Parts: sequence; structure tokens; C-alpha cells
Amino acid sequence: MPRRIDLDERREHLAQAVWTIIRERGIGAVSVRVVAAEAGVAVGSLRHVFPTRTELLQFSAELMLSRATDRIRSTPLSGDPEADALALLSHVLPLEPDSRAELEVNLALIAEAPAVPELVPIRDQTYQQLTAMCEGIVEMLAPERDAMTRTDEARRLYALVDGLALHLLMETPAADDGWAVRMLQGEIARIRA
Amino acid sequence: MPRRIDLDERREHLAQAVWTIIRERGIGAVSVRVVAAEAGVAVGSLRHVFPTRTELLQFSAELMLSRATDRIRSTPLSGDPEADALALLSHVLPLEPDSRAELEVNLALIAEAPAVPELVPIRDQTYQQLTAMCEGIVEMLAPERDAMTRTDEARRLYALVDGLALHLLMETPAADDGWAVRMLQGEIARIRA
DNA sequence: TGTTTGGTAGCACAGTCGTACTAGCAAGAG
DNA sequence: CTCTTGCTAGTACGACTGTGCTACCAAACA
Repeated sequence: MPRRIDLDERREHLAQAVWTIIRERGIGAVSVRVVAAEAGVAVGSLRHVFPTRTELLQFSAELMLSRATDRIRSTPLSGDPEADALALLSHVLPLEPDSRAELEVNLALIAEAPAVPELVPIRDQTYQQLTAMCEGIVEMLAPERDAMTRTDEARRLYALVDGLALHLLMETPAADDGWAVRMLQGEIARIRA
Repeated sequence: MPRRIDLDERREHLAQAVWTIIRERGIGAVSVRVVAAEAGVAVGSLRHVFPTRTELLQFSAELMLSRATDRIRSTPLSGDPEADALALLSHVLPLEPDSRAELEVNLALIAEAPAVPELVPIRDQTYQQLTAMCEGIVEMLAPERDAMTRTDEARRLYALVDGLALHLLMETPAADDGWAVRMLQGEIARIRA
């Protein structure tokens, strides 16, 4: 047996290189050579882990989704519905470098979807997962409401959150975040009432 | 003098070819050769009109912004604030093939911005223009409100509209649109109250 | 001590990229 | 008519693309 590497670790390392390149130079700059150089490995080594570019992109997208999922799942909950709702939804907004990068990469991957159809299921999965989270939040905030209006309320909440996220992304990272969080709080309070 | 072509018409024709390729094959497939083939001209002819790829993309983005602006500006207004607000905002949602294509192309161009910095000002201009439109709508709906809460209300409205637009884009084009328009109506009524 | 084998490194190939360049065409000006 | 000139068409170039393939290294098993 030759020396063995930690495949998972290697894969994550390469995926992070993909993210870096997407954020700094756009999705168009993501080529096997550029990614290999960014990760500090030879092209042949990269291709030993990801035989094709598609598999590289696919894994990068999947890893980002699972990272976001983990981050949201590990949010400590206090029991106060409004505070917990805000804590959960804040993870979707690009308020910190991590979540900001996630959103940038996600947007780039969505735009690349026509060229790499394998990315579409991942995008859809993200969408459904966040939809489910919003439904859970609405149920937590207003359990007495009937199911249909709750579904609508969840869709509306999700749309607002995604819109806020998009607009925060447009502003410079250093600009003021307060208004977005304030709006989220207002919407949460409105759903509860 | 040799035969003269309508430069503006030619430019628009080429820009439309760009949009088609973005929608069908992704922004990564937009090369001078592919665009020329899609438009039915030789590469040399395309480069006579757009010397560089950047200028081609830049013009395509600018034309799309001005198309959207014209479409919104030419909306017939009835005088009823709520109906007019809905009419204006509906143009931002991807409810028809035109506005859907616009949004798809816009998203792709935003994602390409790191690679083509010239696209950033256009993106910002779009953002500011729609912000101004939302502020105008809020003023139309609730003129008695003070300026600060009106600004917040406009930001909120814009975020909701963009979020709805994004989510409509994810669903298949044939799927039901009703819920998004319903939510828009609800938000408009809420602002007025 | 070989021998096997997971991993590394890199060359080769056919194709595409953006752009520079030139030769030719066809229509209006003189 | 000829001349001028906006436009078209196509070639050429160096750089880059994804992927196939081989040679090589070094560690663990026999």
C-alpha cells in the first residue's frame, strides 16, 4: 500500500479553492488548472479526486449546502419563538463573511446551471430546505393559524428574507446591516400577531 | 460611401443573441464566435460593431436595463394608487417571457461581475432605479407617512418583490403565478393602511 | 526484500478562447 | 466612370480549456 490521504479532507480543500476563485474572479475562471493552482496541487492530483470538472462543481455546491445546513441546525435555541426565529433567519442573510461567501457562490452556481445541469437538483434542494425552515418558523410563531395561511405566510417570509439577502449582497460588506435585521424583526412580530 | 447599416439595430440584434445564449447555455457560453453564429454574422462583423467582448456584454446589459425601464415607464396608470402600484411592480416579476428573460440575464450578469467589472455600475444603476421606483410607489400609497418610515417601507417592499421574483424564477414557468401577485397585493394594501 | 498500489506530476491532444490583421466587396460621392 | 470607405469574411496567433494517458514515487504488505 502506498501512502493514503484523507479523501474527504482533500475534497473539501479543493471545494474551498473553488469558492475562493468564484468570489474573486467569477465562475468563469473556475477551470481545473486554476483550481489546482489555488489549492496547491497538480492537475493530475485534482483529477485523481475529481475526474471531471462537473464532479468538482457538483461536490463544491453540495458541500456548501451541507455547510449551511449544519450551521443552521447547530443554532442554539432559547425557547423564545421570536428570538429563535430571528436567530435562524439571520443565518440566511449575508451578515458574516461565511454566509456572505455562501450566497455569492450560490448565486454563481445558479447562473451556471444552464451549462451544468447537475447543479439544478442542488439548487432545488436548497430552495426546498429553506422553504421547510420558514414553514417551521411560522408554525413556531403562530401555531393557532390554519395550515393554508401558514403556508402563504412562510412563502412570504422566505421571499422577504431572500430579497433582503440579495440587497445586502449589493451593498459593500462594511455598510450598515441594521435595517435588514430590523425588517426581519418587524416581519416576525407581524406574523406572531 | 459603401452601404451603411443601421448600427443601433445591429447592436440590438447582437445583444439579443447574447441574451438567447445566456438563457439557453449559460453565461459561460457567451463567446464572440458563439454570439456571431447565433446572430448569423461573421466574427469580423461582430468585432466591427463591438471591438471587445467586454463592450458586447456591457451593451447587452445596458440595453436590457433600458428595455426594462421603458417597459415600466410606459405602464398606463389609472389613478387608483393600489392598482397602479400593482401594475408597476408586476413588471419586475418574471410573469411573462420578456420579464423572465430579463431576470435570468440580469442574474447571470451579476454573477459574471467579478470577471467583468464594467458590469458593476449597470447592476448598481438597476438597483438604484428600482429603489427609486419603490419609493415613488410608497409615496403614492401613503403620502401622509413621514419620510424615514417611507424609506424603510420602500426598502422592504423592494426586498419582497425581488424575493418573489427570485422564487418565481425557480419554479417552472408554467407553474402557478397567483400566489406571488396575491402577496404583492397584500403588501400594497398593508402599506396603504 | 521485493512487489503491489494509492497518489503525484506532467505531457499530449483536439478544441475554443479573444483579438489582430488583411483582403475583398459593394454602394454612394466626385 | 473612378475613387473612397463602411462593412464583411476569413485567417492567424498565442493562450487557455477539459480530458486521456503515462512515468514515477513512496509506503505498506508479502
